[in-house]
Amino acid sequence: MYQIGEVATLAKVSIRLLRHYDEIGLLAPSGRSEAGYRLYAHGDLQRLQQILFYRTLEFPLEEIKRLMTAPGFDRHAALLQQRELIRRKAQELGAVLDLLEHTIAGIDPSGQEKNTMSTKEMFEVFPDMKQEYQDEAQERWGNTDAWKQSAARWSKYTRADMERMKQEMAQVFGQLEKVFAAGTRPDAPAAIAAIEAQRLLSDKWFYDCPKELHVKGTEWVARDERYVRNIDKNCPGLAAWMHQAAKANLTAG
Amino acid sequence: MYQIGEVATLAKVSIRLLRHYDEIGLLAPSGRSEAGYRLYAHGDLQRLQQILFYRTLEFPLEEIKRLMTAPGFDRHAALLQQRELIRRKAQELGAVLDLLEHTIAGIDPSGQEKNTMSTKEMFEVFPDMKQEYQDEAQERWGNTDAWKQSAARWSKYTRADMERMKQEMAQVFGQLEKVFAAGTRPDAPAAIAAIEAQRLLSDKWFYDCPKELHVKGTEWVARDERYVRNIDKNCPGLAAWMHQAAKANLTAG
DNA sequence: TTAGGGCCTCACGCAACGGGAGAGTCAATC
DNA sequence: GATTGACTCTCCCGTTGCGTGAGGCCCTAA
Repeated sequence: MYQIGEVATLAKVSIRLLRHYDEIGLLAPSGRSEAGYRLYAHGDLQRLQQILFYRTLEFPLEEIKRLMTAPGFDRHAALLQQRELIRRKAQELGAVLDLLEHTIAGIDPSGQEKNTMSTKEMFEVFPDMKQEYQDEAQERWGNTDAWKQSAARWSKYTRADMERMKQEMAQVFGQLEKVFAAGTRPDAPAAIAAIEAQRLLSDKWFYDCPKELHVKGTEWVARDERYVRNIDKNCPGLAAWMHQAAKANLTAG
Repeated sequence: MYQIGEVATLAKVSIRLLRHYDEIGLLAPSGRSEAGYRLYAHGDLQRLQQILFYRTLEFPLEEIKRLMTAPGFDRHAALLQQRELIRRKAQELGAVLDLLEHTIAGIDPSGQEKNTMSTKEMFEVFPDMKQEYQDEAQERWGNTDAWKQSAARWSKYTRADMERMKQEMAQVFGQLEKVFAAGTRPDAPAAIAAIEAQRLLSDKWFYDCPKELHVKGTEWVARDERYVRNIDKNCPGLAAWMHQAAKANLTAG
């Protein structure tokens, strides 16, 4: 059991931060001394490490909390995902570097511009990732050989991961179909539970997907028609029902 | 002249951000339309680009403002420095990646830990190190005034950075020694190539160093006698030869 | 002339802490 | 046993960097 100060020096964060994380319920120390001192166990440190990884990726704390306290949270999968996201961030930095080089090349040391950059060029990298990814995805997925190209993004998962995903997906969708087939209304508790399970699973596997592929909240149905059609082919009407359920889930939460 | 919305889409930032930067006097548009619309000129876009580079580096806006409105502000130098800092950031990310790999390797896919990481290891990278490295630096540079002044600057390096630097330095100096030992004249192409490599590396690692420790261009020989003595201890005559080579490099370039 | 964008200025809100103030705790030392 | 100094606690206010309306003007196009 470590005191708060020890943890702070170990993890190179401030004591205030640790107290803050306790306050918001993100990282509650697993014990307290008689005097009320926070006492952190090894597991708490592991959790802190995870949190810091997420923070490096600029996830909002609230999101981190949601992810990590979700019933199906899988540390190994999370680490793989984080690795992938960090790789991508590194690439983005690389792009910024390229832009810098380009900019530097465009002026000489005296500060005079040799050849003016176009206004488009000037910002051709700053990663407002949201927009960028959406464009990229649109471009990517608008094409016929889209599936081929998608292989790249999936390549980060191992075969075992994929198996696990398929199984988990199958289970969740099986549950959804069952509830749907039973004629359950989309705002019934059973439906909401099922759709929430699906949402959690989506978050787990697709969190870093561009929105077009991203099944999240109520949005996805409108976004990815291919996905919707597939669902409806297997079970006509299910997609729309899921959409309703997701809405009900949102207003319920 | 661009309207605020155009600038926003170009630079992929929000309109609110632009207004905010105007409010705090960081980026005032160089004109207004009759109706009071903000009008941005090309120069404003350049300035915005710079600001965004700084923001990528997480400089506080107040600091960015201070830097950019300072009388001696040099765009070219700023870009070089930004490039260096971004490189460093990328390296830090690399260190995080290493830690992630290490962590992943320590557990198996089922989530069971194979071999527990030590608590120290667990955090051995998160933006970090001040203390550890300062000790090393103190040992190396002694308690000189120069060291005091440069302590802040060095505290920015991670331990991984230092490792990398040492390796790269060793390589470059190895090459220098080899060329020198072969009796090459300091104005020969091989010598110039070697000294240029050294200069580039210096720029990379010491760009924003105080001059006392700063190995740059031909300057360093006169500045840091300790450094020179060290070089000569390892390889008598090399320092002077490097000085010559650096001069030849300057006149050649 | 009316609708639909785009723009304006307040003005309040929020996340993620930083930084005290005031007070208890704990081990070592006088 | 009393004091000292380092460590901790709980409020609670402050700050940065915007997000997000509200309410209202500008401007073109139908």
